[in-house]
Amino acid sequence: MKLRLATWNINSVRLRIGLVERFVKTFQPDVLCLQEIKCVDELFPYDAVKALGYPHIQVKGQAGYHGVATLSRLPLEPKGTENFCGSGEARHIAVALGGQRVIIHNLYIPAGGDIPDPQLNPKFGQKLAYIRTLTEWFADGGAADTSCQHVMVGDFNVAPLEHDVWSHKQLLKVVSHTPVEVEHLTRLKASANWVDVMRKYVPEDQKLYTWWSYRARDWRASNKGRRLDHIWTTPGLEGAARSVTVVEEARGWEQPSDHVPVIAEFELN
DNA sequence: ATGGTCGACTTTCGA
Repeated sequence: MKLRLATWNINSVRLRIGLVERFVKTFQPDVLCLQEIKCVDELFPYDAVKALGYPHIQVKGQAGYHGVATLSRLPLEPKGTENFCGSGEARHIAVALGGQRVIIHNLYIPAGGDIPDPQLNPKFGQKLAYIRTLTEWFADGGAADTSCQHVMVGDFNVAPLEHDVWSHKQLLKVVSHTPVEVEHLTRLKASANWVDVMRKYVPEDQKLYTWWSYRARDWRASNKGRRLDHIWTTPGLEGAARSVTVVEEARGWEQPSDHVPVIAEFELN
């Protein structure tokens, strides 16, 4: 079966439910992982999402901040939400695809504040600690069940490669592209031999972005983007990947999120 | 020119 899996930091699902509708009607994902829904579970627009053809919904919400939701046309088995680092923040949901030995992790890694120094900025320390905890969790069993393959998608808030940012040199001291964050993400990637599916389809020497700041006067003209959103799989699924699409046009939709959707297609046995 | 713009339990904080 073909699986079209999408991830999108929506930056308020209630404000942008109309953009979710536009996206799913045009791009027809089977599973859509949203981050930064910015509402408690009770305020999630379940009825609107069901009406779009996604009756299987897992939500981990939080008042005002963060929050993730996984929407599906296909039956899902909830696999729980991990409270990595004990912060109590809503940043992770795992689901299993019904009838498939595939687990999908929807993640929103902390942004980390403005100053890239854990001493001066506790949020940066929290970000690094969160990635370390994830790394240990996957290495210790989170993805160790070899009877299942895993997909990890979401807003990782790190642009690891030189061409994941508009200027490697100018962003070396900017949170999201500092060497210490890249080292942390590299160790996370090694925790289950994760495959960076987006970069299977777009060579590492080509620029690739999923986020453009709201602060630019003209995001398209300045094009100072970063690849903060990712789709990773365990090695058993690498051969199942068929395509990756970054829906850059969504950044130009009316009242957009600052992130755009990323879609990966898989052919599952 | 160290700015700029978003969204939320909005006059502040996180991104």
